[in-house]
Amino acid sequence: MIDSKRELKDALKPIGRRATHKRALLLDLLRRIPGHPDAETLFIEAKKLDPRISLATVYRTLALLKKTGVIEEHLLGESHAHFEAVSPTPHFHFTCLKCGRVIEFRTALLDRLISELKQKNRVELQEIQIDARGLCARCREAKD
Amino acid sequence: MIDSKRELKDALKPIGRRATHKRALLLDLLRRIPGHPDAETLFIEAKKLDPRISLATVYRTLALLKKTGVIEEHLLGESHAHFEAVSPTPHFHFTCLKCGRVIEFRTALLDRLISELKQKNRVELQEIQIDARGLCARCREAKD
DNA sequence: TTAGTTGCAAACAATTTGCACGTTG
DNA sequence: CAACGTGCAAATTGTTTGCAACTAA
Repeated sequence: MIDSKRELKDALKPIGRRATHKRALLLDLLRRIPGHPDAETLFIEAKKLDPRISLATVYRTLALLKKTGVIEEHLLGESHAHFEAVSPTPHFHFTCLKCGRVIEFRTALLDRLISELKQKNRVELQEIQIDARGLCARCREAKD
Repeated sequence: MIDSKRELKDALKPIGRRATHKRALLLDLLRRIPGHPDAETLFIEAKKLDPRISLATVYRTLALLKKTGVIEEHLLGESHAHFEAVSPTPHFHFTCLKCGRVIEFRTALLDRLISELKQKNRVELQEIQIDARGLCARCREAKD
């Protein structure tokens, strides 16, 4: 959390935003909570550490962290968003529509696809969202 | 539209749903409207052809068409969904956050990525969403 | 004829916002 | 101390739903 604060300060200062206690707390949670929590889950967890935090702050912080690029937003087949601290190895998610399990899929093709996009269209990529849905191997076999 | 109706009939009959006038009209619009209309846009266009259609029907129809696989849903960086008739050549979208332009990006890597996902994890893929955002070449140069 | 479909308006869920007060640099 | 951050509750947005009337097969 100390680390998160220092790091946040460096990331937020240039854009005139502050590294507050609550922001560091949320970034920390995002890095410690396994999986891909949604805003509500983060809110509940954050309240355990700081009971005075509000859901509005969670949303505002998520938007800010996303803008600075330290977290990503994912749509895992539900009507609300999920979040994840960016990982050093790029990957995407496959969500089983039956059991809800999320598989993280890593492949070199992803980097190649991204660099091809950048190169061919000369775009500045700020965000790419890849989310797949279907049936996992287990649920697929368990015919019902 | 006659064609859409025949085609719809074949697609919907097996699941006990009907090929109605309004459904054919909406599918037709999705195939004729350039770009990636959202529900509201489709509603406005549909009303020109059938003033008695409701927004609820648009949403219900979009969900149904998506389920049968004839259309796709995309998240282009706005808070609402956009739709598109499935195209024979798979592609994904890059939306410029400044001018709003949408670039369709086709690459063989996409098919390879999908088949690798299926093969390695033995999943049944029902839906994959790839949406990228950033600055297009033009807006990138036009520094402001 | 009978199940599926639609319009309408109300309900909903997720997220955003205005404002007065608190906090950071 | 000036600018930014926060809690609270209300507002907004996009989408879904219950129900009575309608229509396709």
